[in-house]
Amino acid sequence: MRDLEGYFKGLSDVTRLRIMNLLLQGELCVCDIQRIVEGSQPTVSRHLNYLKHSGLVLDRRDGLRVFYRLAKENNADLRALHHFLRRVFKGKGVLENDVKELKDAMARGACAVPTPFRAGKPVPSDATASRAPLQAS
Amino acid sequence: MRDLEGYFKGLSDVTRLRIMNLLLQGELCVCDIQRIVEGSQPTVSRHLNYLKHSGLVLDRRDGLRVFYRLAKENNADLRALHHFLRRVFKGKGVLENDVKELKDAMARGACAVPTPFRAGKPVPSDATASRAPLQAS
DNA sequence: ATTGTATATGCGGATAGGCGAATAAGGCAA
DNA sequence: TTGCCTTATTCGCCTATCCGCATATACAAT
Repeated sequence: MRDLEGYFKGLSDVTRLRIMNLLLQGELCVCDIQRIVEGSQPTVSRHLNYLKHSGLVLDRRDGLRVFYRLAKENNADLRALHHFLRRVFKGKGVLENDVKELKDAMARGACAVPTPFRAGKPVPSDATASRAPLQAS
Repeated sequence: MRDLEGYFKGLSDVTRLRIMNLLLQGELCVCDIQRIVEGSQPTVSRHLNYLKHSGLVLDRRDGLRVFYRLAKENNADLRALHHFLRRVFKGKGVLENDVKELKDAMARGACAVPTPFRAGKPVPSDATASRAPLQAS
């Protein structure tokens, strides 16, 4: 009940909706999210913090990076919510474009980790160029 | 997208969630809603107005009373939302108790109109005692 | 320790939301 | 008209969000 209210507050912002849409694709690091939603770094960080305190996402640190993922573990409401979000996010131009940009970034070597997150380093194949995570090789 | 943000803002309050839960049962007049959520009359009115401007509910006046109902007409997102709400509202003590109180009130002759709202007077069988809509006969 | 990168937090101002108290407005009935 | 009932709106106050800017923290590498 209070949980629900919190979830909805968390979703009451376009930027956070875009972030949730991205996280439905899998775990992502802050820098990749920021690059796609094009907000200032503090703004994105605060939105992520808001989502975290709403109980919608979880985070973990790996070295310099912090990775965010949906908090779906053993919670029926959250699973229903994800199902609903996947449904209503369909056909929303901005959101679908964000996913497209994300896929492009991943293909070019973003620092994100594929869906069922693996424990290792988040850096892709050619790990030497670690300065700008999204630079093409 | 903006619509979605508005829907979620509309749902970001416990009182409004309770109202939405009641309206899932069918069209209701303000006085019945107020009696159940136990807020002040201005507070309930403002929440209803907020829901209306979020695009979540519609209203119509019938004499002294104003009736509110869910705005589901030809909108796929709203239909998905209602489905989701029905799902997550299940098992929430406060909400289920509200519905119980609503059904009791209807049985005692509330001013509400059954689900697919009929056009006639909202007053139940014994229309003479119209002072306090929820008084038992 | 120092430097550099990634992320978080503090502060200030602007805007929005929430509630109580009082008042206004819409509508029926005598 | 007057009076009454139901609902909406205004006002004032307080709290919560949102953002930009600056600064702090966490970590890695040298």
